[in-house]
Amino acid sequence: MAAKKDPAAKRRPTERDGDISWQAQKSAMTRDRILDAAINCFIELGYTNVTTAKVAQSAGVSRGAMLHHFPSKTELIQAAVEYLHDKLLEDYTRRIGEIPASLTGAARRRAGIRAYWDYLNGDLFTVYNELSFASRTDPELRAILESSQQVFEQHVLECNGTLFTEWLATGDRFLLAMDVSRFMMEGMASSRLMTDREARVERLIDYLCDRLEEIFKEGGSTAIGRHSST
Amino acid sequence: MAAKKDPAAKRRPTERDGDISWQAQKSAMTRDRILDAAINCFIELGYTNVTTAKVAQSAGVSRGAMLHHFPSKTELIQAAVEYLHDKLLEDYTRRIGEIPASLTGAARRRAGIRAYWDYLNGDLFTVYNELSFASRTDPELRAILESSQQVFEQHVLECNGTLFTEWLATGDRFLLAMDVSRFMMEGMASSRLMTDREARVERLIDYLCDRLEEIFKEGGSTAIGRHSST
DNA sequence: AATTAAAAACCGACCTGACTGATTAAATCA
DNA sequence: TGATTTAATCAGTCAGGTCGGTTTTTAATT
Repeated sequence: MAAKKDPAAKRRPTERDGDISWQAQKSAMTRDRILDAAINCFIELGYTNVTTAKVAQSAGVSRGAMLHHFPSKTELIQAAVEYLHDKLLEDYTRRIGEIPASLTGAARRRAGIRAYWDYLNGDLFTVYNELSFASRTDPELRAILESSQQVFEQHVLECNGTLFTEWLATGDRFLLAMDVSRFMMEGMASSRLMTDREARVERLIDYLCDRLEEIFKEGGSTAIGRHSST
Repeated sequence: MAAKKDPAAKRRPTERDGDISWQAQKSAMTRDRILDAAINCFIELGYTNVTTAKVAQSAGVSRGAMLHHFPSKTELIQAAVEYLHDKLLEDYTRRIGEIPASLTGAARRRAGIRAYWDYLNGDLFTVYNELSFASRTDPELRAILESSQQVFEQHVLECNGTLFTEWLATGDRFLLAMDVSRFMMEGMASSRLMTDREARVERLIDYLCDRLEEIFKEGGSTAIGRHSST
């Protein structure tokens, strides 16, 4: 649970490691250790149950040491949320990037859907979702999230655009497909305590994939033309 | 904000009001006042920011009085969640019930989707959603919600069944349609801070309604048969 | 019907425990 | 040595829960 003292993280780096002083490196390391610990606490305890003491303990530093790096809890949370945001982007990009290039067409799209589903069920997204809910009654948190929200949405759009170039060209349909996929899967991911979850999810993913293929099949279904604003 | 003392709620009833003693009535009234106040606090402050003092103040009761009715915060929360559960059921049933009988066929189904959308955007569901998230790291809350979850799902199923009898007969397709609608709309409802929300929602609801009609059009699309397990 | 005692509902001061933020001393590195 | 990082401790705040006492309702008794 609490990685008390990770010796590897505390090893002494070379005297002159690229013009950065040993102190600065050490400082940056403990800073990252604290932020990692904060994310971990978010996962294990939930956002509202996180205290500065628990984060410090989990990071293996004293509260005083932490207060040196983050003078107040608010600043710690802010830094942790930005850190989480970066990790989320990286997580999503990595999952998409791991789709083998050999997959093409419908199989590739399906793999993308599956990757997104796995991403949604990961700890990082769970925490992010929790933060989103908490932000409803927490103006400070809301301000942080709103800015990162747009950056993230934009990044996902670009990420998907480079992956599915054949879809990007369809413009409006591309956005519809993204929205349908996103909300349906996010809805499923949020409902963690439904009965017979696995079977229903598999079935819905099948259904979703079929709909996506349908959307991009030009003139496929009579009902689709209506939803293209062009 | 805080309905300090609602005189109407404190009026003295007739001496013998249906074999229930005045004391019991008074007790039940303040109990309900407290529970209403608790729900209100959930809405205004968020689950995690609710304190017993705030609930008592909002209900216009002293802390001591509240402790008399609910000896601990846990018991208060339990009662409030059950109370919320009842109100949710009533809210949903009412919204569906308000659909004019003159509407039939696709128009009726569309009205049902719209009613569900309004329901999802109401305060009550927002609070329920928040509780669901909080329950991830709160075993007590989780236990309460898990039991009410099943009751609720079952009730919605029956409610929709009586409304859309022509769908119920289709068995498996009915469940698919319910899941697709539910998760897609819940996903949309959860994403409160997306850009250009209204337009995207309208479009997705249009799309969803078309898909539902398609699902129940026997042999409509080639892709649907796969998802019927019969 | 009036009196009175018991019970229920209600009130608010107090206690405990946890969390945050500040201050001081010690240890470590330049 | 001087400066920076870490450790330990303290005070202030606020939460939930306890407890003695007060008022209101009920029931028993005369």
